[in-house]
Parts: sequence; structure tokens; C-alpha cells
Amino acid sequence: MKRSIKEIAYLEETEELARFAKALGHPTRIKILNHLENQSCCFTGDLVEIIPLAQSTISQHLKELKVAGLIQGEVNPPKIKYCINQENWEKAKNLFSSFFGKEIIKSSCK
Amino acid sequence: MKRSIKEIAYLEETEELARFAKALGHPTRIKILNHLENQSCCFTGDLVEIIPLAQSTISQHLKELKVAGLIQGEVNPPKIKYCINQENWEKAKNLFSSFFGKEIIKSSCK
DNA sequence: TAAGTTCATCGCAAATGTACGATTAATAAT
DNA sequence: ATTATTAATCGTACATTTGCGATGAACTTA
Repeated sequence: MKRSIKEIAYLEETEELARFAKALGHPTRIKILNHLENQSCCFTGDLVEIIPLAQSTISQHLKELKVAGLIQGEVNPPKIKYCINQENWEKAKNLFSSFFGKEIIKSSCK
Repeated sequence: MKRSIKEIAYLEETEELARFAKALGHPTRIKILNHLENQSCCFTGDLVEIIPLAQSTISQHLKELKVAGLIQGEVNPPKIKYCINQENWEKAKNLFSSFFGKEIIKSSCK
């Protein structure tokens, strides 16, 4: 990115919503999250069986979701169990719903 | 992308949600949409005054939002008036809310 | 200790995204 | 016709994302 000097200052809320949205911006990650919503938790290996991508690629998508705060992993040797991060999930849900919830002024377009 | 031969088949719903999310995945675009929600419509020039980015860059973000279907532009010479695309906005809203609305099974993690 | 399992990380290639200035296109006003 | 205004598009540079195979780390089990 070449935002030159002027690093734009966005509202923290705006930045946060964009970060969550970006994490959701790939079908593989949506699929992973859908799976976690249904199955509560799962291991990387489970996903590798479901999604036809290399194990390393899936691991990378999981990392992005983890960095975004949407999931969390906990060691369960020799596996790692991933679950949705409830707290941030709520946060994301609220950000999206207030984003979409605003009343859009349809009139006065001239 | 090097998805080699096997183009992964995702559910249409999954693809669509990911597309919308991707379009929302940048703070500038969130800001543009917030502005459109509040002001109903606006011209490119309005945004250039609000957001400290080059006119060409903002035009590019507008294009992405348009391609994603979230906004629509209508000629209003010599300006172009952008508004939220109500139909797709509803669609996106519904996709996100059913995505986040699912009951997450918290138990049975073992 | 050695081998096996599970998953993250590294290194690479190719595609996409973000930003800019310069140019072009379309229309309005003189 | 010329000029001004508005906004899209082009060309470029650099960063990030996505994907893969190979390797490494951590822990179990034999």
C-alpha cells in the first residue's frame, strides 16, 4: 500500500468492521465458519477432509480467522481444536447488524 | 490464484456472502457506504472532499462497490449520483444476519 | 530412542488489491 | 468552437493474498 504520508484516520468502529469483513471475504473461510457454527468445534484435519485444498492452505485460512479474532484454537495433543470466539463473534455480529440496520434515506435524491 | 484444476464448488450462498464481505473489507468502502446510508446519495466529488485519497482511488473503490452490487450510479450530468442498491443491500443484510444468526453449539467440545 | 501423527511455518509463484498521477470522455457553459 | 467541470480509465509501482509442496515443531506411542 502506498498511502504515502497521510495514514488515513478512520473511526475505530470502521476499521474493526472492515477487518471482520475482510476475514469473511473468502468462500473457504465462510465454509470453515459455517462448519464451526454447526459442529461447535473441529480439528484442522476435519476441514482438510471437507475442503479440497492443501493442508497448508487451510492452516493459513485458519490463521487469518484466528488473527481476525473470529476463532480460537486450543491444544488438544496431538490435535488442535478450533472453536468460534464467542466474544468477538458477538462483536462482529453487532457491528454488522448496526451497519445494515441503519435506516437508509431513500428520498431526497436529486 | 493457483487452484490448479479443481475449481472448488462452494454453495452459491457461500460465494455470495464472501463477495459481499470482500467488498466491505476495506475501511474506505465502509466509510463510503456509511456516508450513503446517511446522505442517501452523493457524488464522487463529495467523497473526494471527505476522504483524503486521490480522486482516481476513490473512483476505483466506487467501482468495486458497484461491481459487488452494493451501490448504483446514475448519470446526472456532469456529475454521477451514487446511491445504495436497495435490492442487493437487502440481500446482503439477509445473508449476514442468517450467517450470524445461527445458534452456535457451545457444548460438546471435547 | 525411534517412528508416527498432527498441524504450523517457510519459500516460492502467480494473482489481486491499493494507491498515485496522467489522460480521456462526456457534458455544460461561454 | 473553446473552455471548464466531473469522473472514469490507463499505466505503473508496490503490497497483500492465495495456493502449493517441503520442512519443522510438538507431542504420542511403540
